[in-house]
Amino acid sequence: MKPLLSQLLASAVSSLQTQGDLPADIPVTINLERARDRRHGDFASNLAMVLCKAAGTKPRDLAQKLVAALPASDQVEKVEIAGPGFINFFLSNSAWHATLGQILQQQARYGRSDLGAGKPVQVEFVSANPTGPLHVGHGRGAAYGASVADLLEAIGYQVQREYYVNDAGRQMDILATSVYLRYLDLCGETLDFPVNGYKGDYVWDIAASLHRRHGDALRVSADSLFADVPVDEPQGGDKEAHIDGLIERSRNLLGEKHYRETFDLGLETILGDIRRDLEGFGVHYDTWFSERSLTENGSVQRAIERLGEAGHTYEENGALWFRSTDFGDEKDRVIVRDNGQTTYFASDIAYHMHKLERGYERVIDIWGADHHGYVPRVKAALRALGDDADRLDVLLVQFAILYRGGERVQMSTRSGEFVTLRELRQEVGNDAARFFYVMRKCEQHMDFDLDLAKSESSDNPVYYIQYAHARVASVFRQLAEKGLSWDRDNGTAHLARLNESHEDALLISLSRYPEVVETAALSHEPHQLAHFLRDLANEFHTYYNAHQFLVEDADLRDARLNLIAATRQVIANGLGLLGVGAPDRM
RNA sequence: GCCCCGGUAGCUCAGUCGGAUAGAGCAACGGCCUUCUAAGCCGUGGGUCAGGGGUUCGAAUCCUCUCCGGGGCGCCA
Repeated sequence: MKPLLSQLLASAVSSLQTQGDLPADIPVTINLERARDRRHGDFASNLAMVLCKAAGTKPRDLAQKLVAALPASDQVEKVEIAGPGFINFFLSNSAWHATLGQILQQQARYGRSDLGAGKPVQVEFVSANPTGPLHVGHGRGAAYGASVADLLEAIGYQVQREYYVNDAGRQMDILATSVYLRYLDLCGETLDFPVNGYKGDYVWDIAASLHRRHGDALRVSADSLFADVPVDEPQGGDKEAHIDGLIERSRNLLGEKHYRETFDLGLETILGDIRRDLEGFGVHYDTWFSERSLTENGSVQRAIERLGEAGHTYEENGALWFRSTDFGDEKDRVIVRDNGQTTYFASDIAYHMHKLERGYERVIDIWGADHHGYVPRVKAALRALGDDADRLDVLLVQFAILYRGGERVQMSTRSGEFVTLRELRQEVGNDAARFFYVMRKCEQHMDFDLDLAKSESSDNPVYYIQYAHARVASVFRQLAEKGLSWDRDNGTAHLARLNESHEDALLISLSRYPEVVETAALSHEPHQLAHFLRDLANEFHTYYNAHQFLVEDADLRDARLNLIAATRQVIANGLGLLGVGAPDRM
């Protein structure tokens, strides 16, 4: 109904322009919003206050003229001018009743639109290094990214969900080496595990797989492996130099073939685990994009060459630098190290170049807030390549800080002391986890109280909303048990019987749903939908307590059943976009 | 030092493009099950929107400064 009112106002503006009451050449954007207070009608526009300067009249006088020029509509009962010059619209009952019909007819499609016109958009999210299981910090990015993607799809974009797999680079070498060290341990070697190695149990599991496959065939003596390697931190050395030395020795002693096998075994095992974890969380991807493929297919080299040809690189101290300061970055960045290796940043330039080449209207990256310093340099690279950096949106998700027993839980993948996403899902359930994660806007720090989420599930708003859904289902079960049935058309014919204030409130909320989906999608803020659903559930519970649905009067009963059936539909649709189930029983 | 995010009720947070009297949940207190699920509902109390200045018809919202909290600033990934 909002589009209709906008049209009416636009039409009024153009009549005034024709009459000469408004300059013809001014830009007019129709500003229309839901009135917060029912006494101000259903919708309010500040148009007269915005245009009064251009018109050279007082806001209220202009409002009068606008109202006089409004075309008639059977959806509008009356229009008032109030306060400093607001134009308030009061909608007719038939407007609300039409909404109800729409919901019952469109069902799962209600709230969806074709605003995005099928334009391709990519959402890349989570993209955690496959060096260990996903932890609860990744969970927020997963839940948020999945909902942003689903919302964009709901308003008509063609969405591609992508996970960027960091299957190259030093962290993966550290993983491979950690696996090999655990393997040697299983063979009976005695060794000091490096401070910087990955210590989680899953590393033992991968090492065991390797051992099952090869027995002791890949065994070397710990002494030969550690010989000439710089000492580790506890011995007064540098932990980075120590692990780098171990990587080098492992690679040499295993040989390229078996080193690669160990590396890939770790990668595939962990990535497989991550995939299953995300699937189980209701988070689905269209593509798993390999970082290594960018090197193998020459994209990294091509990106470096393109930057060079455009004159944006230079050599210094044996390294190749990208002059990112020319594009707004705070300092220049190395893209090829003095040892000839390309940096992670070089891969990222190639990756984003490649993304834009794939033709997306918009590319959305969802990163942890700790990567915020990375945004200017990636955008700088795109600009240097001659691409439109504005096609890239980077959304930064602040950390979820975990609390257990009132104490902050420290997380570190390498120490192996962390709460995995899987543990969280098992403890609080997918629904609560998905909902909890998107309840706050992404740039808000989040306190995730594990004890609360685990023990006091009734404190979690997701149950409140699901309960409303289940209650409607229960009413329909009771209806059947009483031998009655719902005549939807009869309900539609008697919607005028819905004249309780609770019914008005519910109708208004239901009609807001498409607007909520649209703004939540465009602003990438699923929490708006979460809050809307909570409010809607509240209105339903209030109604439920105040009035009986299964009344003797069949006309009234059917009308009320239309209303609550529509409520159930909207709750199910909204929860669906958040990846939360809508149970019929609780 | 520079950059990003935040500061709204005792706690956790909403507050749409600047809009009319700043809202929820939890916690506290008082009520409501013979009736469609009490995982619910109703009511009461609770505010210097961190602070100063500015922009304008109008500011929690925009600009600026200060204070406080979290995070980030590698030839790491």
